[in-house]
Amino acid sequence: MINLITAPRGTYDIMPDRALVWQWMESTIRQVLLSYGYGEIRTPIFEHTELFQRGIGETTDIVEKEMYTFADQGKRSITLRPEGTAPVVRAYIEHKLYGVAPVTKLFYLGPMFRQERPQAGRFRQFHQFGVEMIGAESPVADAEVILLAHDLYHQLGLTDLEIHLNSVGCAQCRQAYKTALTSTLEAVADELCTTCRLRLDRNPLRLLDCKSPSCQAAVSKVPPIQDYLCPDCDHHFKGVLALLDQVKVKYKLSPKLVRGLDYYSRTVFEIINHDLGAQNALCGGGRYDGLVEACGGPAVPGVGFASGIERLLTTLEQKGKLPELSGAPQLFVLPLGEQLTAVAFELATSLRRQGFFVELGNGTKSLKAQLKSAHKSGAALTVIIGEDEWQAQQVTVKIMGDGSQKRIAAAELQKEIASLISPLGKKYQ
RNA sequence: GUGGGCGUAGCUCAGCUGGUUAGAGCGCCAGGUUGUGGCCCUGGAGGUCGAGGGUUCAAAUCCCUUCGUUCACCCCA
Repeated sequence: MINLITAPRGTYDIMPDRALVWQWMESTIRQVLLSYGYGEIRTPIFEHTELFQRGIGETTDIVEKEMYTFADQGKRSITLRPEGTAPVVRAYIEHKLYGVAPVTKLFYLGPMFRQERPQAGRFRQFHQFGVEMIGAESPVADAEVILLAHDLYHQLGLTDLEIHLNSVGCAQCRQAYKTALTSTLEAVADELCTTCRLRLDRNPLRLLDCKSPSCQAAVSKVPPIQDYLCPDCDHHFKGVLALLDQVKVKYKLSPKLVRGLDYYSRTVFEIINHDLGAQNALCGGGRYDGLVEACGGPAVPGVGFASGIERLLTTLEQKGKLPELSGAPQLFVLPLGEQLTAVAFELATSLRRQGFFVELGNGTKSLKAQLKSAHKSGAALTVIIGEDEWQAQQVTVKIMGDGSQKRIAAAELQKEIASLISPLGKKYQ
């Protein structure tokens, strides 16, 4: 074995059994989001690099060190999408959706790419679904988006997750808070960790959720951001909380939750599963009132979230909420001897055209070996075509569950099968 | 990018302080039944012990390097 080529670091193959779970997951998500009035949008997997630089923010970790960026043959700088919001906003502007309706509700689902060191719950190619409600300013929109995430998880059977909430204010009040942070913390700059010292003038808000004890101690001297919210932002945030209270959804206020993307304003939130390991956020999102304008569109507000599908699957698995899914055929057609292979092939084809899921046995193998395959395949019924019965234009139908079987005329087979099972697929000619 | 754990059969793993042809369970294939699966029994195939180098009479075992993987930090879904 020389130079075995494996899937690149941080990527993985979804094998057939697992793909069943993904299909279920994706269709469940789509169904719920459609029922909440969101339309699916499928944007390209790659975009012009500038979109993310402008949209996510030059000083974010994603843009600084995590993007898969390359020059295409026309020397354009291209980046595999690291997140979904910026592309959706780009498409929203490009298709002038702001002129179609005051509020646009979109969702996406697909792979994202970030060049980080993999660990539990983190991959280089991972999958997210997310919703974006663009054009709505009211706290109702924030609450609705949070509720959507909450209800979707609930529908999947996840009822004990924590919602963490905060407001990071608008550009004005955030600036006031940043100034307060910087002036207080500069005095104790030597107590901060090296990255936080850099953050001090680059992105002081990020100091808040640093885990280093000394940084935590320093930060605790600064009053929470709530104290700096302007009246409008304060009112907005309280409005969101009141709506959540009204529908009796529990949340935790996390004054230190700031999130890493530059575009957030006012409401930010995360939904956490503590059993997930270090990367425990199932979804994260918030309001991004300045983003559409920053990307070259009109000054319309927006709110949304992104949810990690791998983490969702892990959580469902942990809590035993994944459904039992089977890719098993319904019927196993078993030719006894090579000379009957063509007959079996014809029968299998005809049954498939009626919508049955059919597996065909290998006629060169013994009955015993083929029955073993049939058993392993999970088929409910096995149709045995052997010399004896075929000479009399008969076949044997065996019910795998209890082992019972009977010989019937080949002409009666369709009727016999129909009396036992119904096709899982569609009939076609 | 930094730090720790782990790389032995398809899978999960044993293999003590270096010592003959490297093992188990499961899985796979075949047989026990000239045409009957699941349970049982018997047999078989399958490993250059991640790779490279070093120490030694002798290395899966000790040392170095490297690659992969995993967990954590940073950050995030």
